[in-house]
Amino acid sequence: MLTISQLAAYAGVTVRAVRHYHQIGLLPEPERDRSGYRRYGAHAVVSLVKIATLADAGVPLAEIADLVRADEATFAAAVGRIDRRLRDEIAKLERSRTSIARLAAGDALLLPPEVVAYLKRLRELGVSGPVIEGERDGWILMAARWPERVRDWMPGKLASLEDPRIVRLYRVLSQLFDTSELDEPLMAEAADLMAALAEEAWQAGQRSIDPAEEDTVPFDLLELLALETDPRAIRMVELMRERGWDGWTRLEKVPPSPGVMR
Amino acid sequence: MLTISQLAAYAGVTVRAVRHYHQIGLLPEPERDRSGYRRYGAHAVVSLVKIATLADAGVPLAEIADLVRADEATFAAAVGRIDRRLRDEIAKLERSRTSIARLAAGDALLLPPEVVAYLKRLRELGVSGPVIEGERDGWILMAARWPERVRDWMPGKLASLEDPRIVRLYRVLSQLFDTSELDEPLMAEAADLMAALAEEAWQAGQRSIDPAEEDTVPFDLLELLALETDPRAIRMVELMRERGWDGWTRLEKVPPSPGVMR
DNA sequence: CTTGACCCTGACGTAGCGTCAGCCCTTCAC
DNA sequence: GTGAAGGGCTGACGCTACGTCAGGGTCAAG
Repeated sequence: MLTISQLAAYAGVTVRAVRHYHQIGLLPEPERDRSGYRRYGAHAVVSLVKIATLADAGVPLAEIADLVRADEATFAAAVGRIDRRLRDEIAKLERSRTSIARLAAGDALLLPPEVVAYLKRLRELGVSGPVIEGERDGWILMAARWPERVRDWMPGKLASLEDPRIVRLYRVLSQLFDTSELDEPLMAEAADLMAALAEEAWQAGQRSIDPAEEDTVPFDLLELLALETDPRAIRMVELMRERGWDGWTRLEKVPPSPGVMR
Repeated sequence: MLTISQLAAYAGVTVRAVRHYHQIGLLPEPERDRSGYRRYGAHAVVSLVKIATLADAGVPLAEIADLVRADEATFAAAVGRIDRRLRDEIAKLERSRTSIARLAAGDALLLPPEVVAYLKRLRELGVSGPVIEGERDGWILMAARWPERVRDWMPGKLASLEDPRIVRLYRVLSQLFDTSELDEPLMAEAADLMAALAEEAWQAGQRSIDPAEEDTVPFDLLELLALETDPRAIRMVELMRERGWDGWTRLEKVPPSPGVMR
C-alpha cells in the first residue's frame, strides 16, 4: 500500500493534484489507515496514471471521468471536441505572437505603419513632442474605428507635408503647445493659417465627410481629445469660429461670430 | 462624453472588462455624472484602446500598466518575456494536440504501440476480457515507470506466445477468471503450467531482475493489482508457493511450503 | 406612467491546482 | 524521553480575466 506522496510520485503529479482529483470526484477516496492517512492500492495507481496522462494531454478534468469509460462514438466525439479546442487555442496564441512581434517594432501594434511613417516625418520636420503625441492619440482613435480607411488617408496626409504652409502650421502649433504660456499673437497666426487652408480645401470641393450617413463619433472624440489635452485648444476653437469655421480637427463652415463657444 | 457601454463598444471590449480594468487600477476611474454614472472623455478611449490591443495580443494585464509607459530597454525586455511565454504555451499545446491525436487511435496514449499489439494478439488467441484488462492495467503500471524498457520487453513477450504452453496458460486463466466460481482443479493446472515455465526460465538462466539495485515498486504493485482484482489470486499464490515459487507475476524460487501466505 | 435599455455595486463562479496555516502522526537520533 | 524532521490531515485563500446573476436606481420614449 502506498501513501499519497508515493502515489503522486509514481504518477508524476503533486500531492495537491491527487487531493484535488479526490475533491472533484475524479479519483475515488481510498481507505484510511488508523491515523487517518489515505492508503492506496494498485488500482488507484492505474487510475491516477490514466488521469494524469489525459490531463497532461490537455483533456479538461471534467471530461476525463467520462472519457475513461466511454463507448467508441462518445470517445471519438470527445476527442474531436478536445482537438478542436486545442487547435483554436493554438491559433489564438499564434495570432498573439505575431502581434507581439509587431510590438517589438514600436508603435506598430496600435497604429498602421503608414501612420507611424507620418508621425516620423512630423518629427523630422521639427514638430514638438506634445503635438506629436496629440497626433498619435488622435490617430489611435481613428484607427480603432476605421483601420482601413486611415491607411487610405495617409498618402494624402504625407503629401500635404510638402506644402510649406502646413509645415509652418505644425511648427507654430509646436511652439504654442511646447510651453505653458498663452501666446495670443501666435495663436492668431495658427488660426489664420488653418482658416486659409480650410478655405482652400473648401474651394477645391473637399467637404467634410457627409454627416448624414457617417459615424461622427470618432471626429467628436478628436475634438474632445484636443479640448481635454490643453485648455488653449478652447481658445483656438474660438479663434476659428471668429474666422467662420466650426470645430478644430474637422472644420465646418459657419457664419463668423465673435461670441464665446458652447 | 461617453457612457461605459459606448466606451466599451468603441474599444471592442465588454462593459465588464472596463469595470475590471478600473478595479485593478489599469484604467483610472472617470468622473461620475449626477446620477453616479461613469462619464468618459477621449483620453479614456485612447487608454482603453491601448489596453485592449495589448490584452488581445496576449499581454498579461499586470504587465500592460508598465508596458504603456516604459523606456526602450524595459519595453524590449518585457516584449521578449511575453514572446517566450507565448512560445512555450504554444509548444505545450502542440504537444497536447499530438497526444490527443494518438488518443483517437485507441489505447495508444497510455501504452506504447508494442504493448497494444501484444494485447491485440492475446485477444486473437481467445484470451478473455477480464484477463486482458488485468494485463493492460499491469502494463500501464510498468509503462508508467519504465516506458522504454517495456518496449524492449515486448518482442520477447510476443514471441513467447508461439509457445503452446503459454497460450494454454492464458486460456486456463481466462476460463478461471471469466466466471465467479472457484475451480480448484483448473487452478492447479494453471499453477502447474506456471511452475513448469518458471522452472524452465530459471534453468535457462533468466533470473528475476536483481532486487539489489532495482526499483521493485512496479512489481510490488503488479502483485497487489492481481490480489486486489480477484480474491482467487490469493489462492493462486498459495498454489505457486506449494510448488516452490514466491509471487505471482514475478516469481522467486523459495522452498516449497504448504503453508498459508502472509 | 410604463416599458425597455442602461447604469450601479457586490458577490460568486470558472480551471487546476499552489501555497499557507494550524494541527496530528511517526520515526530517528541524541 | 525528547526534540526535530518529515510526512499527512483539513480548510481556506490566491491566481487570470473576466461572465453572470441579484437587487436596485436612471433615462428616454411612447
